Order: sequence, then C-alpha cells, then structure tokens
Amino acid sequence: MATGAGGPRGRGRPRTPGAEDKILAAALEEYGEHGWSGFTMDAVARRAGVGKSTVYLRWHDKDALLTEAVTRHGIELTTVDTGTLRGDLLALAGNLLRHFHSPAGWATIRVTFDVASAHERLGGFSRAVSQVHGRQVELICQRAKDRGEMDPGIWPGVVTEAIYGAAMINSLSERLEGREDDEAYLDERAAWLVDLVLLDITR
Amino acid sequence: MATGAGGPRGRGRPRTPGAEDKILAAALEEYGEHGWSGFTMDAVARRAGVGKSTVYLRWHDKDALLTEAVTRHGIELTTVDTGTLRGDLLALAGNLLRHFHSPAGWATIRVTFDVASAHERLGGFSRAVSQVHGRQVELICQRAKDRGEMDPGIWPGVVTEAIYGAAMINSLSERLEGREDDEAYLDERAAWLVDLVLLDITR
Amino acid sequence: MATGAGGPRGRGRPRTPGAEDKILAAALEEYGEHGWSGFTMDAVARRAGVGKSTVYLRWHDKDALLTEAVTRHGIELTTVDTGTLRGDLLALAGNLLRHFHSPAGWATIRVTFDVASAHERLGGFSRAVSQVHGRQVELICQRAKDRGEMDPGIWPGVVTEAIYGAAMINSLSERLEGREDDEAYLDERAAWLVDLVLLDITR
Amino acid sequence: MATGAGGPRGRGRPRTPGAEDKILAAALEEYGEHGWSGFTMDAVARRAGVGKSTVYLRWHDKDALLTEAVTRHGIELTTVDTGTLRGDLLALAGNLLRHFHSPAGWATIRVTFDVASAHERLGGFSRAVSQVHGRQVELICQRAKDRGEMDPGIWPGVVTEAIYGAAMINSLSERLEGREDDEAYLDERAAWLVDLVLLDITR
DNA sequence: CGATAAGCGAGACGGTACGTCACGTCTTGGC
DNA sequence: GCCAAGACGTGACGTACCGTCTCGCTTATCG
Repeated sequence: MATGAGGPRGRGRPRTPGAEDKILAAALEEYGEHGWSGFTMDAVARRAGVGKSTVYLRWHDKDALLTEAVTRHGIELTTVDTGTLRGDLLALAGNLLRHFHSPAGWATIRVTFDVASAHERLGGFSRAVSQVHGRQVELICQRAKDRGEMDPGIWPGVVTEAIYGAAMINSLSERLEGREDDEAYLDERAAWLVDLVLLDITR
Repeated sequence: MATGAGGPRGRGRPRTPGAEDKILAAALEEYGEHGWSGFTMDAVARRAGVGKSTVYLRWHDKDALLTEAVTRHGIELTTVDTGTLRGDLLALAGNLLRHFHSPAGWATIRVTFDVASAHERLGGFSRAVSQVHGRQVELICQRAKDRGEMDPGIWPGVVTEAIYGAAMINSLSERLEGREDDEAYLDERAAWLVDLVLLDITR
Repeated sequence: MATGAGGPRGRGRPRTPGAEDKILAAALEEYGEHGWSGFTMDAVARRAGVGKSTVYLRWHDKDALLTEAVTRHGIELTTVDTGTLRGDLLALAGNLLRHFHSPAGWATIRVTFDVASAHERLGGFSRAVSQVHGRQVELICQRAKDRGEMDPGIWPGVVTEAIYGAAMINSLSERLEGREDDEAYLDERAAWLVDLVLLDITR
Repeated sequence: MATGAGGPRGRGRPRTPGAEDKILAAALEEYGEHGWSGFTMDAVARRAGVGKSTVYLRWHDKDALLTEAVTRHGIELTTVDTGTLRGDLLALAGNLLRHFHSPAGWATIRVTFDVASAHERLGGFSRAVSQVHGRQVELICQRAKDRGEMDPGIWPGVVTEAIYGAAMINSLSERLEGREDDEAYLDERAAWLVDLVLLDITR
C-alpha cells in the first residue's frame, strides 16, 4: 500500500501529487478492459502517463497495486440513516447491486476472490474488505437494535452474508447471461432480498 | 474445448485415450496449488507426463484448458431424490458447500468469475454452468411442484441464486478469515440456508 | 545411407520402388529453396508425397538424407577422354562450373562444408566426395602421364584443388554479387583456369 | 546488424556497453563447438551471461546474430606493405590460410556460403565480405602496379579469387581428411600458391 | 487360399528451441 | 531525490520441427 502522506518531509523532490490517483484509476480501467491476464504494469504506467519506476516506488508489485485500486473504490460504499431497518437495508442493497454491476465493483469481486485464494498475503486486503463492508452492516444493525427493531442476539454477519452473497450471485448470473443493466429490476431485487432477510432475522 | 469423441475415425495415430483426463487433472492440481499466476502450461504438461504439443493440440490456450478443467469437475454435482423438497435441498446445499470448500470447487468459482468478465468467449462455459447447475435445481423444484410442496408459480432461479450465492459467500468469507473446514459447521449452515429458502418460497 | 537393392528378398511388402528418388529429389529442392534452416523433414515428405515413416525407414536422420541427396547428384559428374590433357581438363572444368552454378551443385558445396565441420560423422560423405571427385582427376592425369603430357612426379591433388577451388570461389562470388549465369563466361573462365593449371604443372 | 553507436542519445537506460562483444564472442564459441544445429540462442545468452531479450534487442534473429558474429571476426584480416608484390601476397596468403584453419575463420566461410544462398538478405554481408576482403587485394595490386611490378591491365579480382579459392579448398580438404594443422605446411602451400598466381599474372 | 510379414500415409506423441512479451529491477539524464 | 524512459535478467507464452510411435490399410511371400 502506498506510503501515506505526511512523513518528515524529506529532502529531495516531493512525489508528484496527482500521480497516485492517476495510476489507481488507470489500473482499474485496464483491469476492467482486459481482465487479470492482459492486465500489465507497462500498460497501466503508459495509460497513467507515468514511468514504471513511479508505480513501483508506491506499490511493491502488481497484486499490491490492483488490490489497492480495488479497495479504494470498494471503500466508497456508504450508508444512510433512514430511520428504519428496512430503509437502511434497502439503501445498502440497492447501492451494492449497483456497485457490483459497475466495472469497478465487479473488479472488486474478482480481486477479492483472487486474494482469497492466496493464503500468504490476504492479510491487509481481507481485513479491509471485511471491516469496511462488514462495518456498514454492523452500524445498521446496531441502530436497529437500539430502536428495538432487531433482536440483540442476532449476529450481523448473517445479514452481511445474505446481502452480499445475493448481490454477488445476482451480478454474476446477469453477466453470464449477458443481460443488460436495468435500474428498475435492480430495485425490485433489492426489495425482494431485504424482505427475505427481514423474514429470516425475525423468524 | 477438446474435440469430442467419435468423429469419422481419422487415419493417423489416434489420440492417446487417457491423456485428456491426465492433463485436466494436472491442470486442476496446479491451479489449486499455485493459483492463476504460477499456473504454467509447462508445469501442467510435466505433471501430466505429456509434451506441450499434446496439450496445445487439445486446447487452444491456457484459458481454454483451465476453463474446461474446471467445468468438468463442476459438472459432477448431482442430486438425489430424497422424497421431500427439504431433503433434496439439504443434500444439494451440503454438496455445494463442500464442493466450494474443495480446491476444485473453489477453482470453479474463480474461473467462473474470470469467464464472466470476458465478454467474448463466455458462450460455452456460461451455458454449461448455468444449465448444469440450474438444471439440478429445476429438477428438484419440479418434483416438489409435482408433490404439491411448492407453488407452481415460483421461478426456480430464485432458489438457485439463493443457494449458490450463500454457498459462495460463505466459502469466500471463510477463506478471507482463514477459518478451517468443519463438517458440522457446513451442515449447520446448509440447514439454516435451506430453511431460509423454504421460508421465502412459502412466504 | 539407404539399404541398397538386392538383399535376400524378405517376406513383407517390398519398398515402393520410386520412393527413394522422389524423396531425394524433394530433399534437394527443399534445400535449394529454403537452405538448411527452413529445411524440414515434414516438408520433404509432403513434397515427395510420402509419409514420414517412409523417409525415416531409409535414412536415419535429417543429415543422412541431405548428405545422400547431395552425394547422389554430386556423383553424376563424369569425364570424357578427349585425347589430350587440355581437352580433358576443359571438359571437367566446364562441367564443374556449370554444376556449381546449378541448385543441386551449389547444395553439394554447402553440405560439404557443413559435413566438414562436424568431425564425428564425416566418414562416408567425405570419402565419397574425395574419391568420386578426386578419382576423375586422377584418371585424367593418369592418361596424360601415359601419353607423356605430364610429369609423372606431379601429385594429381594439386590439379584437383586448383580446379575445384577456382570453380567454388567463382560460383560463390557470382552469387554474392547477384550475377546471372552466362554460358560463354563460364567457358571463358574454364579455359583461363585450365591454362593456369597447365602453366603450373609444366612449370 | 546491431544499431551502430552514437545516435541522438536517447533518454532511457543506455545499452550495456560490453554486452554486444560478449554476445558475439559467445555466439562464435557456441557455433564453433556445436555447429549450426546445436547452436541455440538460449545457450548463447547463457554463455554471455545476459538475457535473451538483450540478445533479441540487438539482433532480429539467429541468422542475424551469427552473420554479424562472423563478419566481425572475418573483417580483422589486415595486410602489410612488405615492399614487393610477392612479399605482400605471401603475407596475405599465409594469414588467410591460418584464418581459414581457425574456428572463427572456418565459421566465416560457412556463414558466407549460407548467406550466398539466401537471395533476400545478402546485401549487407556480401558487401562487407567483398569489400573488406577484396579491398586488401586491390591495395596490394595498386602498390604493385605503382612499382611497375604488375601489368596495370590485370583485374585484381583474378588474384583475389585465386588466393581465396585456394585457401578455401585447402582448408576444406584438410578438414575432410582430418589432417592436423601444420604451420610449416601452410607456409609451403602459401608459397606455392603465390608463385602460381605470379606465374599467371605475368604470363 | 489364408496366414504372416513388412511397407505405407497419416498424424499424435514427448521433447526442445524458437522469437515474443511481461515482470520487477536497474541505470541513465533531467527536473 | 523523484521522475520518464527504457535496457536488463528471468521465465512463460504459444508455435514449429525433430525423430518415434501407433493406427488402418496395402502388398508381397509362404505354407
């Protein structure tokens, strides 16, 4: 992961400010267009208009770059406090479905699976994904529990797995079948999904 | 995909019968051990004890080999007729969870996601996955409908997506957290999942 | 080298009579067109209209085939008894120049040089070339000595080397310069060459 | 042929200075030890201690590398001004005989013949050989003509062909017969050859 | 005549080298 | 000391050819 800003302000030329964002964006675009094979560091550097050394100065290798590129965009997921559990979950599920249907969101999924396959280096990324994504659901559940909408004994992971799993499989099957994006359909699926989850946790 | 059997019985030396299976098995093992990067055709050929030409004679490139290796093993999933919808779904969910936790099953997922990302060549594979996996659920649902256990108006795709999505996300989260396999836990999850689905389709 | 005819007349199907000549001819043509690199056994077999096994049944490997193809054609060189040393040498030199300018003759030279570079297996070929070519000159010289035209003390090798070396370098330089074949020029060169040799051996 | 030195001084890392010489030397050694077959680019790169990309960056393919390797060493032939035509020719003939008996010189011959067979790409190499080798003889002849030792009407090519052809055939026949190198014999042959040429051009 | 044997065209086989390409590192001059 | 450019050593890619092998077939001799 890139060395965060700040630091003791070294002596030489400072790192070009916009470089990191340009590179991360280029990485995501390349990954989206060409997939893992066909995703080359040279192409990323060329597309970002920087030299390879600038890339390798910030990320140790290909995996690290791609992982962070994907994490950054996956992290943008936010939730709103609508006042009801159903409203919160509806917003989350809708965002998630839309996210997974976007190139960046889809890339997130793929990288997550790749990372989950490599036992050695999953530390940072899995933690990031688990925490960032899981945290949102925990917040929602906590609010619901505070309001008395939800049994305090229920583990929020159940909700997380249900929503994320459904969104993932939905996105996958649509892609396999070549279906087109359809906002109304996504909303409908979100509603169906949330009601199912509510049914389950109040069962 | 390898040229199917049969044909007009060409004139030259026939292709070595066992070669394809050996190569596919070697491919799966290599993929399981080393992941996509680190999966090399030379290693597959060496492990299978064949020359590279023998591999490339059957599969056009790395992707094609891996795709078929994974499809073959993903296709082995079968179901049993236990006499009840719940029993059928329990067997399916249990098999699926165990499958996705195995190296070959996990590889299936990864390759499926990769294939779903490449719009050009998903034809054969996505059809295979959709049909083979979807067909099992359709059979189960048809039997349930015949027995009057299930409302004929329900689209089996709902069941498929729920079970596969849950199995997938479950396998993913276990891997991300480094959890170990646990038969009892898998059975418990399967039961929980099936009951959720039943709750949904009888809602 | 191919097993000559005759033999005890085995039991199985006899070797197809014309095959050897077809293969040798095809080999020479391939060599002439594509050189050593680009000279492939598959192409030879295809051009000759036979299977590879038919080729390998007769020659142990590529070298052996090419060597014999070239030897066969190099061996066709014959001389005539014109009654005078100068006439005999003129005929020989003319034939030789023409031979080296033909594709087959040029191939002979190239293969000879290749063979001369491989110390292990030059046995058969070098003997063939030395004897076949050297023998002609020896015969001419013997007749000349018998007629009293030539000092018996002169080693015929001198004549051989002079004529063959000149013909070889002549052919080489013409090729390097892209000059076209020219019968009259060849005859002129032959005459000049022979007179030079005569000058030398009567010196 | 490798891009000559100089140039506009590009921006990236300069090509490693010694690499070309190391590679050319390694190529000659490999060729000398293993001949054309058995001459592999991997082995050349390994022996030179460089990567294959470094080789292919400079030479387009195997032929180009070998051709230049041989040209470089063939070009080293120089002559001395001994003050007499016979002395100059003796020195040249001696050098040439020794050159053709050395592995590098012999390789020059072989490659020259190969190049002379490929009509497409003989441009650079044949010109190099013709000019470099022919130029030496022209210089010798010019000096002889200036001194009045040689009829100005004689074309120096006659001398070139005679000396080079004799040296070539001599080296070839020695190799075919497996004769060992013998300095005294080479000098004797050189003297005999030069006297023959002198006899001819003063005839 | 049928059995036996070898040649034959076709082409798959295990290897190995080809020439290309990407990785991650290193080395310039310029900023 | 960061940067763009690009050469470097390494190693996998997918192709092509080597020399061997295994088919089904043909063409001979021998019993």
